[in-house]
Amino acid sequence: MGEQRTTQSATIIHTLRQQLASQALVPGNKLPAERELADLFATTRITVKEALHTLEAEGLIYREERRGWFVSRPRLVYNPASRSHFHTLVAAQNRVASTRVLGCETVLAPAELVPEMALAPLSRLTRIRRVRSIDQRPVLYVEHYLIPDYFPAIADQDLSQSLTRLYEIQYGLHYGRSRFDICPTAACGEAARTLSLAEGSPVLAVTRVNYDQHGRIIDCDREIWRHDAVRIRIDSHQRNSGSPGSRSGS
Amino acid sequence: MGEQRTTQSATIIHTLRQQLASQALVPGNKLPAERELADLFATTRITVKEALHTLEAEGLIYREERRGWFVSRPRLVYNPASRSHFHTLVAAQNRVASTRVLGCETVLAPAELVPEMALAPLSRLTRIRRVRSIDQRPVLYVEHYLIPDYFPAIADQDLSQSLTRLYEIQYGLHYGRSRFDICPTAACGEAARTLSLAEGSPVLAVTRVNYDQHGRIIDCDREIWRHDAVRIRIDSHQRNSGSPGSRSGS
DNA sequence: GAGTGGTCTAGACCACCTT
DNA sequence: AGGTGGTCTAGACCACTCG
Repeated sequence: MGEQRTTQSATIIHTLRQQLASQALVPGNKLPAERELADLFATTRITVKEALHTLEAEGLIYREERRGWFVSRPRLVYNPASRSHFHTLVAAQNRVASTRVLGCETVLAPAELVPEMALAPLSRLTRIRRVRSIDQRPVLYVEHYLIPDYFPAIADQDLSQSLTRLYEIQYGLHYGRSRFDICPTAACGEAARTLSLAEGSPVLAVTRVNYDQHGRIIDCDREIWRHDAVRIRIDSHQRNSGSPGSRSGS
Repeated sequence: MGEQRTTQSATIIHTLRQQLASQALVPGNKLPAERELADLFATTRITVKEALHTLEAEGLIYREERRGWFVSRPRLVYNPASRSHFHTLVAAQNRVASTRVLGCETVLAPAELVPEMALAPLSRLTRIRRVRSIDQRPVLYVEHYLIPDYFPAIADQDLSQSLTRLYEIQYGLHYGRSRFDICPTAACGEAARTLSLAEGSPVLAVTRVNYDQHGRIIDCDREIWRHDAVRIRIDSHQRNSGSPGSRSGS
């Protein structure tokens, strides 16, 4: 009696998972229409959607608003602690990166950033908004908030390139330590639209406060990743507070 | 014309968000039943569910299977790179932690872990399964996979305590570096049941491979966190790989 | 204009939890 | 036993995308 009856949506999930595993459904390809799947499995669209949402949560498929469901490509492996350039990182994983600048403007510091960046209240920041794609698919929406004093006339620069490089070459600023924050949340507003996500879809928010070589806070990035497009991997050479034994051989 | 008509579910989301912000709905409390909300907003359960799912994705509310919807408590701030004890960490954030051991057994190494832990194929590992709660609510399901040779008779120990401490006191093993992997995915199987999540709910999977003070791999943790219960925060003192110019002046 | 997903209606029965 | 969410039916109209 503990026997759990198999639900229709579980059947759909199971079948699609097999098709995905067997490569019958190829990454990047579109799935049949919801109505078509409902016919195939002799059920209603709502039940089909239920199953698709589950596979979406797993990251096996993704949705583009009003365009349909697609098979996910492998996740980008990303280490926020290493300051590698996005294009370099993506290329190293045999994918093609592109960056589009959405805007660059001066704004009042968002309230949440005032303590994070140790700002005076009502400070002004330079905000750069960009969207980055892998294999033509937008996967990352980023807002950079820069301390204006350190970056005069940055709006006149080419902002589609690596900002890390721009900071170094144009402004002589090198990243030192950084502090970041990884939080699973939901897409909203411009981030949702840009990533072609429904309002409220799960995303991974990575907020990073960056220091320069002198230990000054120079900027803060707010990254919104499609939840199925990324995997974060960090190799921590344990800073063993106290014991100096980290380099002893086995 | 670009004017977006406000959907009913958007109205529900907006109203509930306000109630949550104003503390009219208190963390830990149960929301009204779906049917009741449907009446309140003069709509159907499906539309109400739609709205609730969005708030769930944001982490503002959560579901317990067949029990109802509840208001989320603040996220635990967690740094996987620092090996602090779970109970200590939780207490430091003014919450109450508890740990329950689900089992300890010898198993064949799961296929995914063979390369991760540099094992010989068909190796055996000691698996410990635990569930950890904050303020009585299960938020974390963990499987620890230990190299058996380093941990003789560990099944006879009290496994509800900090394993870090046990490793040190009983086995003389201290954590050195570790490598971890953070991946937004979906709950399944025992993890879903233990966390009282629906199969397919979004979770944050943190996989960590740990080395000891001699640089040997000693174990691997697979943590499944409720996506709304945690925020990861890492302070990276930048290990400047390669370029020796990191301390040069501007 | 045809097809797609987005949203919604108005119900229904079941499995499980709580009392 | 009564209430809850879990699942499902069989439709409908709308907004948007694409060819």
